[in-house]
Amino acid sequence: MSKNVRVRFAPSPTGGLHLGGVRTALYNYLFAKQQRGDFILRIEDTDQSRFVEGAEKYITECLNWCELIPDEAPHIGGTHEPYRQSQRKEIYHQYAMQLVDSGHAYYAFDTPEEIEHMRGKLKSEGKSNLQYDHHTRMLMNNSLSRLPEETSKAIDQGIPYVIRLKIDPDAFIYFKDMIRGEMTFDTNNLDDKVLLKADGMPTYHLAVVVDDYLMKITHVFRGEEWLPSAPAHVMIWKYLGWENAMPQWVHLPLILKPDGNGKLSKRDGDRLGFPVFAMNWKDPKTSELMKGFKELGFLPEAFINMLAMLGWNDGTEQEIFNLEELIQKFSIERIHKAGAKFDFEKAKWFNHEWIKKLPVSHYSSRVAGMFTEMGITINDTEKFNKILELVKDRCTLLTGFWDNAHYFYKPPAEFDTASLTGKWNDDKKDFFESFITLLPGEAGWNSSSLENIFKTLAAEKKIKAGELLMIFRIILVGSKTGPGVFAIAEILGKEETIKRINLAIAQFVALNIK
RNA sequence: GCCGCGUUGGUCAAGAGGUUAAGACGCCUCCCUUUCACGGAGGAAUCACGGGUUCGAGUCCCGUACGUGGUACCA
Repeated sequence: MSKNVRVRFAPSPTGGLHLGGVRTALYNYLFAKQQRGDFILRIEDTDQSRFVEGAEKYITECLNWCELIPDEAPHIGGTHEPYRQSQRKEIYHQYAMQLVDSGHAYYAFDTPEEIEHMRGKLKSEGKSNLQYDHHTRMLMNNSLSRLPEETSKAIDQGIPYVIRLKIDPDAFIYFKDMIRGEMTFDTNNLDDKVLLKADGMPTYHLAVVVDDYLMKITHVFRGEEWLPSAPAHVMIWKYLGWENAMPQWVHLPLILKPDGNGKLSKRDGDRLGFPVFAMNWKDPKTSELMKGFKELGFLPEAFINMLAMLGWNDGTEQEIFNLEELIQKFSIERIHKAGAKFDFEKAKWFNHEWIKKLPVSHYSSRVAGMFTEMGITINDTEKFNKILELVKDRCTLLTGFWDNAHYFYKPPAEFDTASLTGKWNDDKKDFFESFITLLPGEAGWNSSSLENIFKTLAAEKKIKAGELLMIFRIILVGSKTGPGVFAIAEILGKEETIKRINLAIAQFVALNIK
């Protein structure tokens, strides 16, 4: 019988959730759901100095927006509570002590200055390895270099200390990464990582291992930036005697900046003009607002789809997947090894595809909200949806609906007069004045009958329909782009259409367009 | 510096020794549409380099280059 799959997404609440974070959460989620396992949200808040108010709430809101709902989480609960590491302090302390007792960890009393001094000294001696490790530890101030009595005395006196992992030299650590295969590390290159900080909090290294063990995590999906410390984690699993329960490692490739160097960071969004956060994030300390994909007009379906494809594909030509399909088809074997540069153009393409694919009713209330913000209240949902349906092909972002449909709710404020020059004359004016007298009653008000009347009249007046069509469009919309004119007029209604024709004629005359 | 990881068009990528090296985004041309978009048809553009192994290498091995991550009492 195979173990029940349990995975965790373990962000630290230090700010907004960016692309890479959401993708890690997504891959965790997809794998868990595919294997009918559990997806756990654990908050890694062991660094009190970096704690940011509201970040945890923001993270859960992002996951909700993306529909990546955890089975266990701080706000949901679960059988392995608590899910915030800051509330598990004693647990880590207990295991740190176990490591000390078994000789795999030790007390270290060095101040940051002393460590700095050691590094400086090593450097001046031309050493390239400046680590606190088996080479240097006997030279430092710790329970290994001191007599036991001295150590207990220092502890009793309340001298601050950390607990460090004691890495045994001259050995190799082997482990398998599900993306990269067999990994080998020489323990001589590993340092004695701090396990427990002077403030009593664990470092990430101790906390992940302890929690992954206690929470029965079977697969660890995390960014590739963790690969160099993975051997230390494996050592902790061993030293704690849990080697048989060790999870499978899945180190995900990084999401890189579009323009070359480095992993995508929060700053790149501003610099290159695209969001890196899932949703708007306002830093409580600086009040700085970082834009989010959601507010920019992304659909969660598109956001997730785009992220899933950044580093994974199912081997076919299919690119558009919904969550359900992703759950079915996701496979660790098909995750790429190399990092991927983020491409905002492609991200927008995914959104466009989803806008076209989904029924407008799926997002019309969100779009209506945007109209409200622009000062137009939508009362008639049916009509609104009809409008959205008419223009959705030309909207890449949800915010694009405003640009492409606002004219249905207010007459054009200005006209594309440049396109009118040379086209507008008294004959055309006469045509539109005649046209409005021919408009049918409400019952016959539809685009095809309108088109009929329009073209018959044009033939009678011996004017080319093409030129009239363009003018008609400018009259109704203000510009020469958009869906079919008669479809626009149909939605506008008879009164509004007549009103706009009169208004435009008056304007054209006033502006003396020829 | 040291230690890892990686490298197929500008970008995302298929490819598991024998292919005319898919497809998508973006770009360009044309068609459709009396507009724009959608849709359709085309086009330009790629295996980082050097050595092996092999009858044969984008695919395997070794080097080099480049990129990237780590090197914290941050995660």
